Amino acid sequence: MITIKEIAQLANVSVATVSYVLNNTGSVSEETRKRVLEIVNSHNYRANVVAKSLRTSISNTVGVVVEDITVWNSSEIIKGISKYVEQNNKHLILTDLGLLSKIGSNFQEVIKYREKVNNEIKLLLSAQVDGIIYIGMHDREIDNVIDKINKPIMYTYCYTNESSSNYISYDNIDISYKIAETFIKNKHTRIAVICGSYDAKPSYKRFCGFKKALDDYSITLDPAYIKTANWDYEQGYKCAVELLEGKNPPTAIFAMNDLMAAGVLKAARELSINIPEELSVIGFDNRELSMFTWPALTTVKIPLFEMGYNAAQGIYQIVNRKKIENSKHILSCELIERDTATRI
Amino acid sequence: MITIKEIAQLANVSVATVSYVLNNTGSVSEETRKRVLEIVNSHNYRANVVAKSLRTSISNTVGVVVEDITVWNSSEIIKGISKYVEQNNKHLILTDLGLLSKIGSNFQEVIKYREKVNNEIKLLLSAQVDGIIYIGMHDREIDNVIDKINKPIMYTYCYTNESSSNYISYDNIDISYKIAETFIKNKHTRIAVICGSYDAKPSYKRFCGFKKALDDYSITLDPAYIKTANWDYEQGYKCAVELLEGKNPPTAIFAMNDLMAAGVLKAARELSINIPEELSVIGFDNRELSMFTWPALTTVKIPLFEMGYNAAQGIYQIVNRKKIENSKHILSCELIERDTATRI
DNA sequence: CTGAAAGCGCTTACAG
DNA sequence: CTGAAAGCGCTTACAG
Repeated sequence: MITIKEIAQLANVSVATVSYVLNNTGSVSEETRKRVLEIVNSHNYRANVVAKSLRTSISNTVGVVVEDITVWNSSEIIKGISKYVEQNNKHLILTDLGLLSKIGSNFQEVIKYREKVNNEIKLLLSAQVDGIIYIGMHDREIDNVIDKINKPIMYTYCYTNESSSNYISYDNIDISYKIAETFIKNKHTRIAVICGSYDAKPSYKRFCGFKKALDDYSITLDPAYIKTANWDYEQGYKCAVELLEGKNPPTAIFAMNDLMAAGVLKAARELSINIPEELSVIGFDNRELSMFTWPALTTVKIPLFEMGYNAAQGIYQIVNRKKIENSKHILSCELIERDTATRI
Repeated sequence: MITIKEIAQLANVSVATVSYVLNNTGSVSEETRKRVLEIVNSHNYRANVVAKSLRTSISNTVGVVVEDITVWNSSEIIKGISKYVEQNNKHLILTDLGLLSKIGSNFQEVIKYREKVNNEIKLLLSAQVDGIIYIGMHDREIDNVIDKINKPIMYTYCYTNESSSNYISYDNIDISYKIAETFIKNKHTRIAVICGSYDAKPSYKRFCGFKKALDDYSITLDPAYIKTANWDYEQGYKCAVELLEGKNPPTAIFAMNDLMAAGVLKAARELSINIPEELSVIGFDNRELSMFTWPALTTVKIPLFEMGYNAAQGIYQIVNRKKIENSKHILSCELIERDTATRI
């Protein structure tokens, strides 16, 4: 790798001058600028970003801490960060906490890994990152996990209640309202819901949005139509069987994620209930599998890419002082209509 | 962030001495070592890796270039790299080429992005990475895409024929042999295959392994039982319909990926053919969707994690000169038996 | 056993 | 418009 010093010698100027033309700073005569640029290009010179970063103490790299990269939502969020980073000539340094195999879906247990998490963040900090993006594997609070640091930190697919913190989240309430509304507009009145874990915030929020629509349209929600499952396929299946074998089975089910929705489809298949003619089903997440269920699942797309992109953008807004106040953004979801829900 | 200089002052020694105890190099009296370490710990000191990297010209970070991070195989490979990196106190800097939206599955078109690819690699090089891991989105040759560089580069989920190159791949042939053998041992004789793109190496290799088993067991392969599709769901479906509506339909189908296998399941469902009683199906890839098809798909697990781990390990074997010769490794796949293939 | 000093490749006041 | 020099935070011969 050729250095700035060598370029300077070849161009018969000082390293300062080379630096000036490279960074478009200082004033350099057109003539020497041209000469330097020629040498730079012909030798394919690239500044050593390590040296640059040491000198300027801005590294142009963002540190990404992902709770588990194999969880379905992570890739698309990282893609969003990547896009921003690429467009703005930054770098991305990634740390995978690998929490899935450690705590499964007992999300509150992250606290057990507090030390590890903070250690990884310190490692990132020692690499002089400009800021940190923390990607949760489940949308929930993670207050008091990460120690205060003097670089901006942006949470996504999780959030904190700490007033000084920044996050990019998505809107559970509006879209859940819309799901119920979609059922209602298609003349359904016996509408059931299979919730995720009772203590999960997304569960709570989705229920609130859903319920609000029923209220607004004066449809009563029979308590027997409310099931609480645990986000997984088997439980979705079990709840659906209970629902569908009841004496007044629903004609529409909102399953709060695609896995449980797939369980509902399985139950319907076994009970010979036709979808969507006899039963409408809407899931949540738009995971890959939702395209390959039978019938293809109507579901909700979470703006993962945008969340990642905005998170990276937020970091640099703070770094560049373009924005003093904290960033707390909530992005909208989109209903993906496929074949499991009737349409007007 | 506290620096080595401040630690030195606090401990009343020179920075050299602090450096010696930090790196366990040089000889330091037990007494001063203890004193230094105490200060280091109480102040939570961490070496600035940027400065360290500039000085030693070894950055302890590996550059990962992934053709597209949202492609199903990427995450697990990155997880493998991550694991190695974490265990060995290295960093991982990631670049997503985002090729999926640019070239779809016209893989040969990577060549159009030659400049972009090399540019990203130069960017990584300017960040002083110790080596580069290139993750393909499809297992194929990518000769002549990446310019020669003076750092080790390791290909995975793709490979090159350049003699000087290193790659970690997986074994298509053995596992395909095993698939055919599984069918045969379960008394199938009318065995069909739905191949991927004709010009894809994995297609070719999987076919070879498959055919070898039929030959070894003296089962003739009716040319009508060989279908060529294009890796996708719709084509898998179409080929299966042709196969199953033919006058001598197969009782077993090897679909060369899970998407096409899902298409086969769809065809069977529509034609009221029971699986696995009347038709056995085996896919390939063990993608998430394979757990949620109906019935759950018997398929092949590719050792993605291990590929990533070995790739990272390979980089540092080369860096540390523990290994002079080139690394070309081929890892084994595993048959995941679920519910679409009969068992003895 | 310990420290002064050079140097990694840059940037940036400052002087001319 | 141009350059000499200091300095970012480390490591590492070298001298004592």
